[in-house]
Amino acid sequence: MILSKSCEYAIRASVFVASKSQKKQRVGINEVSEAIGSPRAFTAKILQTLVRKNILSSAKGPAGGFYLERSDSLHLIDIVRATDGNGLFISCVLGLRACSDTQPCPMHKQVKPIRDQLLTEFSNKPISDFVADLESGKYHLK
Amino acid sequence: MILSKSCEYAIRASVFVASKSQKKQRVGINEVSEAIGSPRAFTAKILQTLVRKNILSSAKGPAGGFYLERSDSLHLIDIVRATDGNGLFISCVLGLRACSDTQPCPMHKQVKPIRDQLLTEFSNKPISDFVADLESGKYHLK
DNA sequence: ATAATAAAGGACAAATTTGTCTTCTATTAA
DNA sequence: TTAATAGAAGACAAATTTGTCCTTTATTAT
Repeated sequence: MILSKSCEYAIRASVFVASKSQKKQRVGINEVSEAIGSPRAFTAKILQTLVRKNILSSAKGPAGGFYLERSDSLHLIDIVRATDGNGLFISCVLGLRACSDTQPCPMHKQVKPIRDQLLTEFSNKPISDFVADLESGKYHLK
Repeated sequence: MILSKSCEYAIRASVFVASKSQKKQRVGINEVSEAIGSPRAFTAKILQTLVRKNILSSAKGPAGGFYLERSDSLHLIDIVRATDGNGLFISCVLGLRACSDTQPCPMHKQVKPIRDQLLTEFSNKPISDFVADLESGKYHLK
């Protein structure tokens, strides 16, 4: 697994919220967890942190729910960083603290471009792309 | 983190054992954990599983310890597979079970070559390379 | 045979991740 | 202003990963 379970849920939930947001709709946590096939309460926690980190927005009360304001600027990398942090892109494969460009472990040279590529792909992937593919039925969220 | 802590320890321990094995020496668990800066008992468990999976060999009793027989054929990928399994190279980024080449998630096309590249680098990296770099002082195991 | 050595194995414990449940707070509408 | 709705927040629990400790088993040398 490249990403944590929390991060997978976070991405799928955000895509679903983004999709509904395009149609000016807010979605409740029940609808979200049902749509992406994830545990309801756990997903609520994850969305909570996404809201706290300004990835998503939410409103309480009737006609409330989750929605997306920054739908253009939001990219996959934002969600990954918010839930899993930056470790995937920087921490040494062997777990050596000293490892760096100037003091590389024996895998550093080989792994760095791969990680950079992953970072690039994640950075260049807008959530709107996920929404488009979802709505044209190219894949399902669970 | 790309690899689990167990896997990081497994790699570093194997490199240390391989290094000593080249000099026809066996090493005890104390020496190993001291050399790589890992918890002794936990490392013992990890080496146990590596022995069970025929990555390393071991001998009990005085003058016993861990050693490496297949030092030429052993590659990084073998240790990664033995401890973390194959998930890093196959499981969907979004955690979708349906995801595959024929039914790809929106990141599949982008991530696949990256994972394949990682697999290739891991597969083409013999442990003897780690040993060589270690002995020429290019890096340290903790 | 016996003692010493060192890995194997099992039970247990801490930490982290994943997941649940209940109560609190804010918002809306009647 | 009250009732209903829905997210926020906190305490708790299960599962997994990481880590410890103690006993057993195998080997070697005396």
